Amino acid sequence: MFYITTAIDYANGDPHLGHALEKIGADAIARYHRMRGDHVHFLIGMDEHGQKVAQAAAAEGVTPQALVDRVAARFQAMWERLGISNDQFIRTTAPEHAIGVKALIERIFERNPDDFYEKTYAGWYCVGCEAFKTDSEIVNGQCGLHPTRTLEWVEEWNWFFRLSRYRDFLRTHFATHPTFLGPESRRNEILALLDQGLEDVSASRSRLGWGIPFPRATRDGDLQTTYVWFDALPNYLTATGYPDPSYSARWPAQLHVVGKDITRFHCVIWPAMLHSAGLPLPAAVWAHGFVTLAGGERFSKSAGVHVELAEAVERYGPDAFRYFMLREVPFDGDGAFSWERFGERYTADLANAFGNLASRSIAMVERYCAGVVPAGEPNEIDAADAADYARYREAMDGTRGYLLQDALRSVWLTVARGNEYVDRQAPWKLAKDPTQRTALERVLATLIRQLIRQAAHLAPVLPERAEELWRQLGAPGSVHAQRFGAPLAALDPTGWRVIRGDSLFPKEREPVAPSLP
RNA sequence: GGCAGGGUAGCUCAGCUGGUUAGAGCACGGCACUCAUAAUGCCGGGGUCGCGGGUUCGAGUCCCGCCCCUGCUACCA
Repeated sequence: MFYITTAIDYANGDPHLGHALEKIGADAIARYHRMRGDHVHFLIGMDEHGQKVAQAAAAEGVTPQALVDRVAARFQAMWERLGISNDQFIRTTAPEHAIGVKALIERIFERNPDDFYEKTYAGWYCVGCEAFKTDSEIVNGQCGLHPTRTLEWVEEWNWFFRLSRYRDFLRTHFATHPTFLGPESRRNEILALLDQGLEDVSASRSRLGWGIPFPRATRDGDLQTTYVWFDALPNYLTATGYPDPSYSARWPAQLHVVGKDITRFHCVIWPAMLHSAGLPLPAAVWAHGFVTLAGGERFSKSAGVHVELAEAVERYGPDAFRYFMLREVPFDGDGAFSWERFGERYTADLANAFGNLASRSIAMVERYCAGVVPAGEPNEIDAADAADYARYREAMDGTRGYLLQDALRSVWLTVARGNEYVDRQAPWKLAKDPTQRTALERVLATLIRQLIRQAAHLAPVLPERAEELWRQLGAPGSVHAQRFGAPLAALDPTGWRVIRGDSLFPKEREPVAPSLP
């Protein structure tokens, strides 16, 4: 079981490039594992509680539930358009989630009763935001969002979780599980944090209305609302059906794909919660970077900055967008989005290099072999490609980190090899000489074998276009049903009937006027 | 402020434990070819390797100082 998750998105706006990057990256990993033969369960979803949602709903004059229903529908529509292959979509407002959260908290109360205790939480409270503010949110002693209001020093009686107790456990876990968190830079940051020591965190809030009731009243009889850590993070667990015993069939998760800004929550608070409850920890957390703009403005989950995601997706289609995001934004760091770059990548990589290689190869099989793929034995081209695919594999399976951009780079090395091979062999010349018939067939068979592998290895990133190429190659079944390794290596296209179709990545269409640099 | 990581061709970056004329892709220029989405292949122009010292026969690659950028430095999801 390969259980992979993305962070759940906060329901206070429309999906943007940052949301999309994370889903696309995780989707590629999930699809890759399916094609390895793993039993994959891919979870994404929404975080729908909290003050900001409640306020946004109030501002619109709708109920919070109505608001999040609408937002969730928009997100789901976008993920569908992008070909995200999630098996499940969890929403924290779902009744089953509340049941799971309550069960998790109760389990901690039972196993480690000392881990929950009551204490006063104190901080600067902004009446306008109806929320506590951190130092970074306070500008000149005022709330950045409500500069005219005065911040009040407010204290409230809350449930706390004894996170501090888990420092040594976490340090040991990081030491004994070197691949628990990647990339390396994020791991080092968390190790530094653990060296500093940990403070306990709030588990409930009294002034928060929109959320899951904390299962136990405080000593003065106050039934509070579960604070974010114990509401949002457990979604990965509650999605398995927890506390139904069947949850153990899926838990623990193999991989949490999250943004670098929430690494700490996933690598410190979440593991501590699980350990306190006596539940196994996820195998790994991968913290990806952000999509930036030329000006350096960044997209994070709730930064509120928007590029027209829909426009970017429709410019060259969902698959091209998926490719651009994963190729241009290194999955272990930040990368910039620009229309110019997008255009260059589309033309150079997708249309000219890959699309055209497919086009010219299929056209020659049709022209010189009546559309039937001739026989041919694997040769030095296959061997060279195999070395590139070995690197592809390492990038996709996380062996040295989920460097998806390197996986794509590797595939494109095989594409370049194919184009070079065609020019060197010049099949159009061989075709003019009947005595060169065997050589011609060998060349064309080699090209088709290359395309088979390219289609398969690109299927996780270009699910729809790879399938279309598969169809044009006259290959049986679906490209997504292929299995990496021996089965793919043994696949012989001899006798397939190619079906020349439209260009995989057409260039003629005139781009819409860009709205961004 | 502290800790960490960076500043290499127009752009994005590779350059391992110091060693012949500093590399790749894209972009740009020329040539070749015609199967192909005027695509592809080949060749080429282009870099004070952030700045200043130092060690060394020799430094992008080590040491010191400085400048600049980014991340982290916990209760916003």
